[in-house]
Amino acid sequence: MTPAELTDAIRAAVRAAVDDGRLAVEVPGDVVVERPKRKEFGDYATNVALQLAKAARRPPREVAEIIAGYLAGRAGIGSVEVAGPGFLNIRLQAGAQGELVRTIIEQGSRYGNGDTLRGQRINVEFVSANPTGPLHLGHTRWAAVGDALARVLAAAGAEVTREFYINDRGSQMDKFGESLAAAAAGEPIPDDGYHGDYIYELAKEIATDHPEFLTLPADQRRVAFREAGYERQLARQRRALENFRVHFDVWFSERTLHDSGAVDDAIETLRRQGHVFDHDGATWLRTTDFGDDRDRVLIRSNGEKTYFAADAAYYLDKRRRGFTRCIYLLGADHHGYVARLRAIAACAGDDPDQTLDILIGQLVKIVKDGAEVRLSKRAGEIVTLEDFVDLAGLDAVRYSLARYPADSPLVLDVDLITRQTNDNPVFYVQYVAARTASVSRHARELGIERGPFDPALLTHERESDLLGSLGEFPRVVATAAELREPHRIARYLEELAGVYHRFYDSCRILPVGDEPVTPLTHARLALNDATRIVIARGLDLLGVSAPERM
RNA sequence: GCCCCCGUAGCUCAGCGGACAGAGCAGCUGCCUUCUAAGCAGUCGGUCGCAGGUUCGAGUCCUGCCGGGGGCGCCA
Repeated sequence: MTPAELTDAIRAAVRAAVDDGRLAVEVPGDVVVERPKRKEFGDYATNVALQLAKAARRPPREVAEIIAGYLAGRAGIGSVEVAGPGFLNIRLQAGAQGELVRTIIEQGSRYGNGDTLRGQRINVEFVSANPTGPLHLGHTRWAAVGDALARVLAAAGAEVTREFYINDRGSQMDKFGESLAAAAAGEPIPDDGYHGDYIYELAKEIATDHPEFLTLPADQRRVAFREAGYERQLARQRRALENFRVHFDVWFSERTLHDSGAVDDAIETLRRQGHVFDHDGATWLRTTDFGDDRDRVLIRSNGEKTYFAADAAYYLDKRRRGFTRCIYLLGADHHGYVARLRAIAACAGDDPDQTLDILIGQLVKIVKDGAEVRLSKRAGEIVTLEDFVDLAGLDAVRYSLARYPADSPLVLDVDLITRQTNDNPVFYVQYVAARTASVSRHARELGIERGPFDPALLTHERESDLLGSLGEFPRVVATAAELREPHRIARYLEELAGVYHRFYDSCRILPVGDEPVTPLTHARLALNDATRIVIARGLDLLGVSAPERM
């Protein structure tokens, strides 16, 4: 019996009580069942009576007694008792819990998937770096978190598009071109230009492939270098992200919004909605109508359309492409954008609570040998995605970044996350994957066939604990998706890993020496297989590998 | 000045209003002739920043204060 099935049973019990006129309440859409911390509180506990007490206008314990009466005796339910202020402590029938192993093995890597987000088309925009340099630590965090979030949303049934917005227009691009042109010509780069080693390398590369660029007049030379640099730098970012196991479905260029007239159309649309006004020669959007602390300029008095105007056009474009929900991952330095992005949605006639999720991520620092790592050989003052992966390894970087909530500031110790001991949660979890695989290999060597098994034999306390943890996985995935918090997957895996290790320690799976293969061997082997499936799937949701050996 | 995030064990941090606040590390004590000891068991460790409020019940929600970080452009 899975927690979801138990939830259904509890709801059915409440419904029966209501039908019999014993309770005057609405049957709740969802019921919280949890694994109590203390053994004597049973396999599962629910606070449903406490929550219904007010509506029923009866004391919680009395409500609990009524529900307990209808719940006891249902299929799979062993015993139900009322405890504390009105909790229902539930014990499952022997064997009912073990059925879960069959479910997991049948469903394989689909186990944990749900349909809570079925029908939603979600656009997840993240990283969105300027194509003027390498990806830095902040981008690396969003790459790990954003991709994990996209995987989790898909597991919850949503149709997900990963999108990268390329800021390929404006003064930063011009400075980039100017810096490259200067570097190629052996001239000093302006102070406010780009200075990392990668600029010189890139400039040299371009000059080698296109020596004719150097003969162009200065302004054309800057444009030529800008365009060639853009193409190459973007390709590098894309390659770095693909190597990081992050694949974007859409690379969206800011320029195309301007070139296609989408920005003008957007301004026109917003004007029709009545939120655009002219003042001091500029064109503004009255975002203060929707909670922004000041109005925002769409077209500057010099005729130039602002970045904000492109943001508005971009949002409208996403909606036109059919996305029901747009998720933005932004760095903390962009938190000022939240109010204005919401205002754009509201000005366009949407309800921002329904169509937008803006996740603000705090900064990341990495520390090695007790000191902050700040310098990169490639990029000067910044540490790049590639530097970090070189330093710590792909799995360690992805896992370490994805295991914290995005909005908590993060200090990662490189020595810690690369250590191959259980100091390091990545290895602690991956070790379970390797251990389960090792047991599986060993079973094959002993010629033990997989086949029917009796789940009722899984009665050891550690087996029961493991079944309980495995059963929680679908709800963890659903919650992580609903709250946009992929780190919950990592925390769950760490918990599951501990429970498995304790099971492994107490419950010998395979025969020792001349011992015979017993029905318990088959049952435990199936439990081991089920654990492998869940650990591997959980790691996959984080973009981390589940090694066969370590 | 206004806005956002954070404040939980010595450290890094979990904790969707529920039962005696959790994990890992660090410290101390044990466990490998058996499926991976990259593991397990035990022990030590807390005014959940402070003060009010809402609630049957608050680390969790609300208000104020204190401390730390970040942000506030006709920049991108």
